[in-house]
Amino acid sequence: MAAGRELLEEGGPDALSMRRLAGRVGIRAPSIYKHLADKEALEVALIVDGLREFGELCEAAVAGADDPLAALAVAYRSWAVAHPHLYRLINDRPLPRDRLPEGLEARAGAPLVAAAGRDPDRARAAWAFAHGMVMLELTGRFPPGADIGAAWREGVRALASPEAV
Amino acid sequence: MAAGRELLEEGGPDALSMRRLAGRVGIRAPSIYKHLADKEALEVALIVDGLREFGELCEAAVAGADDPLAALAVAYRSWAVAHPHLYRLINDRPLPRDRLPEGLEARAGAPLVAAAGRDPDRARAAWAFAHGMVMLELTGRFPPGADIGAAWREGVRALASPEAV
DNA sequence: GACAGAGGCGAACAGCGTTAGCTACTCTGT
DNA sequence: ACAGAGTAGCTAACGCTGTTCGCCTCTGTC
Repeated sequence: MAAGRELLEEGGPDALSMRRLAGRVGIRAPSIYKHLADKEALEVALIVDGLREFGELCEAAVAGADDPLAALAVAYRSWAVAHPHLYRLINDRPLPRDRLPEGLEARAGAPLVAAAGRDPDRARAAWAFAHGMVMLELTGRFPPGADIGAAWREGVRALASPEAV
Repeated sequence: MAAGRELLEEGGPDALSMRRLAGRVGIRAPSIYKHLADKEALEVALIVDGLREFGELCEAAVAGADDPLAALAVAYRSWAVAHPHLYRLINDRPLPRDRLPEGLEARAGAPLVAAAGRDPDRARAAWAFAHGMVMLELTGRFPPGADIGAAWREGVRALASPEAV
């Protein structure tokens, strides 16, 4: 639902209300329920859309990169800071896995596993680092003078697969 | 406010409502505003309380540890998984810094800087890793078979300060 | 005894997700 | 061509949320 994504990206999670969505598409609130089961269904639709887009960008970044992990890190952060509200919607709650298409999450994570040298623990550590960096940046944790790029380079270098060093 | 913390820790963020808090302390909702300016003031009080407690535990963990970074990692995760809703309340939004006591955040971060060998970029990378690991765990991102401890060890080892290796 | 302040109260407002029940249009089957 | 089904809109309403208003009552002070 393009209108829902607009609401979310323009006004944050508080702006993503069923009534606002209805108003945006020119109908009244209850009529929304003829198209969407409930608000969770709206969020799932946005999550699916965002996760697919995000996964494709990560795949493209890793494919044919000299340093896959560094390229993935840049792509990861770029998308997250460009779509902060959607990134947080995707990551805020435990995913309603039964309402999510099978394999979507695995596909979004595949580039990371590939870039991390196929060690799942290392891949999870790298994912946690990237997610943490993004969340700390999005929630304004880094002080004004902090060199966010340097912290990224530090983490990517430390977590690079041994055979890449 | 102990009652507020109980509400949050027992029932999550949805349970933390002004009306519920009022009911918990035996008064009606509007009377709450004779004691609290608004809901943000309640959240700030919980954040301050939680951040102080969290900071003290981290300080204690680092003090006199053989491997400060590893000890800090254990203490960090332990507190977060023991108080998931409070941890998320502290970290979810940009902090209303003007409503927070001066220096509280800096004090909570001091153990990390100490453990990370005084390199601020490395400290931020380590913080991001720890925060990311906790958030991924709390939001159920790791599949059932994942070895969370191994991922922690991987990250802590990779991000340990060079002089500690 | 008058007065101020603190701390309770009910009523109310706007906004939220959601449901029930009604209506109107459009498509399909005979 | 007409009946029936399904689609998609509507209003009204419920219970919940944070919050404000005005009122009342108690308590301490001069």
